[in-house]
Amino acid sequence: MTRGEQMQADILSVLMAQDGVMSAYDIMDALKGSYPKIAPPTVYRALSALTKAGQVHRLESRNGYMACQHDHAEETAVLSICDDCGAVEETASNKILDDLAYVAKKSGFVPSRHVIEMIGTCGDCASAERDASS
Amino acid sequence: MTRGEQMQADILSVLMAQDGVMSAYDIMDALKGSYPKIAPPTVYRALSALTKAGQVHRLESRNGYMACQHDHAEETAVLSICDDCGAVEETASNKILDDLAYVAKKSGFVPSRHVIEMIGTCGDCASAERDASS
DNA sequence: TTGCGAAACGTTATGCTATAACATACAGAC
DNA sequence: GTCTGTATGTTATAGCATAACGTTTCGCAA
Repeated sequence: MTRGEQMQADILSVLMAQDGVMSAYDIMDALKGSYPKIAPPTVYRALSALTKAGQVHRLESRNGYMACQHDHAEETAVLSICDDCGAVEETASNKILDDLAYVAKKSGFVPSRHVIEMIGTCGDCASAERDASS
Repeated sequence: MTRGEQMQADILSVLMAQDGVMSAYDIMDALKGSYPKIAPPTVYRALSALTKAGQVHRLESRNGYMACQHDHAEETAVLSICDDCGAVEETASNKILDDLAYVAKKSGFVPSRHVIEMIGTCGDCASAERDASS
């Protein structure tokens, strides 16, 4: 395992342990134990490789990162982000991808990457709110 | 017209004159003529009101802003962003919204906002590249 | 017309996110 | 061992966004 792969593996395990969204600086802090001298560029370089490989998703609406919950690697994920508890659910939808491909084709657009995020309240928090108000 | 409405109208006209993505600081610079003392919070406050009203879209993957090209106001837009020339095309797709609603419903997620962005190469740039390489 | 109060802007400061540019260290091939 | 490419470390800075509080503006009512 090269140094680069080691760093990426460490970041991935930090993200998987967290089960939620982390900022790049959160990740850096978590790695301070193993890498006392770590600095932002190192984290961003590794995150860039991991997102390109599909092992990590970047949440554009949050400037955050999370481990991929599936093994899809290739497909684009739909990310449902809860404003209340911060939980993120990842869903694969070929249907949406087909729709986007259709939209792109109509105007000759050649997509290289998709961002599909829903911001709102997750099922758990939504039912908790219903209980509280009843 | 209240002060707030005036500021929002001025920002909107700056964005419409630009025909592309602008950062909040780009907008602020453009307003320095009319508002010599303008500072970031003012711009962000107005942008927040405009995005809530659907007159301005925030491009999450770019941390940028653009004037809404349609009159939809309510519907969510699909934004196709060209990496080469920066142009953004806005498309309305109820089909994609239906698909997202279905995804949300399956897990009880209650969405309040959608982010749908395609990053890639626009039709014009794609054909220019083809011409250049032939 | 004067004074009140809400809304919006200004000011200051700061925090978070991200990258540029260059130096250093590591790992594998030879 | 030395060469070479790759990744990390270091330093600095650019870019994005908001907190907290003071000040101005303006409609409205007395």
